[in-house]
Amino acid sequence: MKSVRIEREVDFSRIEKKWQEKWERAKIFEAKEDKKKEKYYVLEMFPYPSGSGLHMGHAFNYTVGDIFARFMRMQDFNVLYPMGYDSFGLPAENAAIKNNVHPKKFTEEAIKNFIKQQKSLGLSYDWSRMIKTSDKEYYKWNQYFFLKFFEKGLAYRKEANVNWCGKCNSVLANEQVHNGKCWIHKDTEVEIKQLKQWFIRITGYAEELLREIQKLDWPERIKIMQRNWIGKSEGSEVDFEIENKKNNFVLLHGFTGSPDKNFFPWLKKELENKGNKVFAPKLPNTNNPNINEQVEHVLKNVKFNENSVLLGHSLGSIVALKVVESLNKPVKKLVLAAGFIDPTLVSEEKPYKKIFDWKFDFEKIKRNAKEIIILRDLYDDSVHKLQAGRLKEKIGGEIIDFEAKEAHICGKQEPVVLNYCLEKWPVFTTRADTLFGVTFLVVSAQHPKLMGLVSEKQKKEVEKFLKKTKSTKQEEIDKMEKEGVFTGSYAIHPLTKEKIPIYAGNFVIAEYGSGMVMGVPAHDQRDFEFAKKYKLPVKQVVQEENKIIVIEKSLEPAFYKKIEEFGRVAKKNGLVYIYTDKINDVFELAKINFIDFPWYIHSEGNIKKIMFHSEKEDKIFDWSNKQELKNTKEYGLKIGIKREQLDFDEIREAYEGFGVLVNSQDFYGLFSDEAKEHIAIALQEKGLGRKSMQYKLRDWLISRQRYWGTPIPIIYCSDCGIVPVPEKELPVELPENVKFGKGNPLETNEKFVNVKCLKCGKKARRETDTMDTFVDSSWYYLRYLDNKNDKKPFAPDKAKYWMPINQYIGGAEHAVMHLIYARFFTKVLRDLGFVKINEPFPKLFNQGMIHGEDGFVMSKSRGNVIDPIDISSRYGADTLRLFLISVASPDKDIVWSKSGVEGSRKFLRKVWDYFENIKFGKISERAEHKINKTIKAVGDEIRYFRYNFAVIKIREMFEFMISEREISKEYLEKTIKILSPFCPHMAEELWEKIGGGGFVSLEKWPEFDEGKIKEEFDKAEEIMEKTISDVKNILKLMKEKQGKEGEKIYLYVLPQEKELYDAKDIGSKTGKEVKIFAVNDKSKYDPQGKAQKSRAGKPAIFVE
RNA sequence: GCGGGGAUGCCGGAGUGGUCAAACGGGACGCGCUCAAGACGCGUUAGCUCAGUGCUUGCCUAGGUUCGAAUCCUAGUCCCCGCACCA
Repeated sequence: MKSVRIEREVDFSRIEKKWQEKWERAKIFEAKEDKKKEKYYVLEMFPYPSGSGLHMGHAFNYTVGDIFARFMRMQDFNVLYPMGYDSFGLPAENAAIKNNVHPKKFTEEAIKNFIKQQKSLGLSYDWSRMIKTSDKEYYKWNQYFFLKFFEKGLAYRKEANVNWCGKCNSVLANEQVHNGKCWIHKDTEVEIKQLKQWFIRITGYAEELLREIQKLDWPERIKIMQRNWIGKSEGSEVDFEIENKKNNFVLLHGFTGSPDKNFFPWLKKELENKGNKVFAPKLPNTNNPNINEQVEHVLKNVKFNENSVLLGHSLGSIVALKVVESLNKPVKKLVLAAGFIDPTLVSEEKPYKKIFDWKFDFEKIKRNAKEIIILRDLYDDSVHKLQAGRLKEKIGGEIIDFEAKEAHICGKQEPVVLNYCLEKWPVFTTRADTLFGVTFLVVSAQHPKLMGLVSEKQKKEVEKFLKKTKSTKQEEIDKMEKEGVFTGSYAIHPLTKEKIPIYAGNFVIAEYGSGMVMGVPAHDQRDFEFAKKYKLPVKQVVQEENKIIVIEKSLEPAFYKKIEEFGRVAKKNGLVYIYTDKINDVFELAKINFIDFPWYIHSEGNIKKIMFHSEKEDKIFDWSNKQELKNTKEYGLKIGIKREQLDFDEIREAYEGFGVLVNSQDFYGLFSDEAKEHIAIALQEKGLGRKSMQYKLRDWLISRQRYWGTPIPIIYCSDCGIVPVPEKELPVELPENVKFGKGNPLETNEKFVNVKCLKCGKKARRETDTMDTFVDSSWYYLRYLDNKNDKKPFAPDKAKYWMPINQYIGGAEHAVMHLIYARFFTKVLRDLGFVKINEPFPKLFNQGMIHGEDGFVMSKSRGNVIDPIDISSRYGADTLRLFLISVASPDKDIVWSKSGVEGSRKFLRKVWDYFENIKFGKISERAEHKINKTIKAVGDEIRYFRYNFAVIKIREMFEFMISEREISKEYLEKTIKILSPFCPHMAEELWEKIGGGGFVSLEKWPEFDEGKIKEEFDKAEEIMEKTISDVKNILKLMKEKQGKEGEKIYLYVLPQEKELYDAKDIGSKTGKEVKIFAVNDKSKYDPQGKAQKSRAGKPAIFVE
């Protein structure tokens, strides 16, 4: 039959529009809670509605999600698939300034455009659940949550070094700084500013956030990024006592006491011996005290400054509190020994009940004492145990429990009191094994407490250094040689009691650990260079060992035992590490145990390889290689040199590896890992250290000095301090009438800023910072569940039904921002009782990035951007969808290709044409096989996001069907169904065309009939293909060699295989006349006797 | 520097011990259909050889394990991504 050439342009856009409207009118994608059905929540990361509309990355992301949602819907799940807009944010505000449009208007228009574009792609969202974070109905709940966080102490305000982007005109969270630059303005260096800002205490959840990563079904790289970001390190905290001659100690005795009683004389002497100034005034009327009189006495006789350390014992601690309260400058430290504060805990009989009025300005005390220590004797007989706790609630600080030498801390000597009077600085290290190698300490140049360490003599120099550091860009410091300056202070090594100089350095991070590091030049390269530069001593405490590495499997137990006599043996990753200085003995042993040298025994013997690790040249020698063996021997002789003395001429670098401890008192001879433990325990016993964890994760800075965001619901009153806006007054609305231009428009908006204090009614100021937009996106997935609720952020039972999100889909760019914040938020909401789940997104899929035809990431500046809407209006949304997912696996980056798009369109046209010329009838077994097999495969491919494979299989199926004469309606329906998640519009149209009824989108995924899948058909197909190709080859050769055109083709096949061959098919594909004979056919035509060549699966061929 | 991923034919990209000269798509080329095609159909697309066979080379490089390697091991080169003075 001659095919009719019809120039049909399929009107995709008409069809697509038609079905989009039908879907919308019938509301078929709206989801309701239905307890009888299993729910499935599919979600894509919602977009920031930029003015330029949808880009190809969006189209890709949503296509991936939509296919999944449609598939799961057809699998009979109750699918929730919503969409919304992350509509607060900087670009809208910047556009406002630039084009004089209000951000609200700008955003609303952008969203309208987005919705239109998304609808044109045929995405099956439940639009009734749409949310916009810039709606007050949404951000009200941001404020609500903020207040809940505030109540729980999870939101707090503090002054800190923060990252400031000049272009954003705002501070940024740590997560938003990439390589020292702003995440949005990649050309803008982030400055460090000291500002008072709001933080969210995400660090409190660091451990859980880290621990639960392993349970997540996420791409491995995202998990790794999160782990790195949280950055846990295990180590020890070591307390270094600071020998600071500037400290002024003020010791205040208690009721009936005096500076000559209890531990006071001893303490005074101890402190003075360390070079401190000590005042221990005798307080008036010791036996019948009047607090005010005592406080006055102290204030009159003692001068306080920022280096003052107050110690109050018993009633003296009340005096100390009162003194601190009345000062107008902060003091360094307040130590309260056996003190008390809560009148309800004081019994009636006690005489001091009426001594003073129990009223304190706790806030002021908190401000005036930079450090507070509360010492509590566990066996105190005169002060209630709970007192310390109550006190801590009021003024903060740290409670130290201990057993005093005498009850109520009255011993002649109280070492704990001395210990806590002294200034100490904890230093975090992961290498406690190198503690004895510390020859200097370095404190961060940015550390707020730095100047307290600087001596008068060094002041000038330190200031000069700080000035220089401040004027240098962070980026340069990173590359520069590390610099520092001596502070003039010394610390006391906790174990050796040596004096150790303290430097200020430009490379130490103030916020990590305690902001001070120990310098171990022998075992840390950076410290080594620092020491070299400033001529500081180098002390080796870890000695590298020789080690032999053997594959574990190769060792016989007996041999293993013997090796242990030569040194320490450790197993790791299937290898045995033998640490020994008796290399040659091990060699000998190996010789004795294995008749031949081990390196000769590869395959037959037990030892496959013995490798030797050389200290001199970091190289592993393979003994199975004869040439290597020779080298090994040479190197073998050189080992065993002990490096006792080190000087800079000899060594070029630090030894950072592990080994055996030397020069380390009792810890000599321990291996690094053991030594870490032992040293930590030893320190702990002496109260000089402890094992500890450190996280890189910092608290989340949420303040933004911008207008277009959620106002932080806080008021500042000069009398009441921080006053949270009560829940019933929410939302704190963003005023619309504001002036844009310089800085934050909220600040200049008098109406917004000036309020009455909600507590005292006096004049107060409203917080003008808004929240980071990542707050908005941290819980938006919950608002979809109940987007019209005006009483609650969402109903808990709805959250219970829908959460967690079964499948989350988005790009990798949010690995450590949105994804970590949202996880954190969910955990807090769980602890606040809003949800019952631990993780919002147990399954995450990352789609790849789209590159332009030039291979680079699509970007305006490169000019390689392709607008998805352009493509869908020209080729159809189905074509675009099909192309995007057929290039490669959706998790891979893909390269845009115009011809690829055309290829996809071509295929759809083919399918369309097939349906135009369809003939209903009986289906062949082969077709049943093919279609069933495809249904089976496509389902699995979608489940595992191998959409590209699904497409290949669908294509193959249709290619096959086209060659079929007729097909049953039942099977035809099945094929449309499996096409529908990918190309929903066309599927609906075809469905209608064949009279399917209703929407194919709501049909159930077809079952496949395993019984109809018969692999013989695939085999037959293969044989046919091969035969045809053979025939063609012969025809070609005949023409070339003999100059003859073959006319007739005769195939001789085995009788049992005759069924597999289809003469017509071969005929049509070769354009020749074909005859098939069974080899045992007596009447066959076979002039050349070819038939005897016939074999199974391979017919003999004769052409003439 | 640390951590992760990758390198496959003209291109995009499958494949992770034999069924692999390597899916699928695109491109190019040839043939057919045509007045003609950018439309459709068929085929070719490492080289040699050839009545459908056989051989060689081949999946970044160099070695190795194995009866057998694109696939496993060792070393190296290059590319991409993330973090980066984290004590």
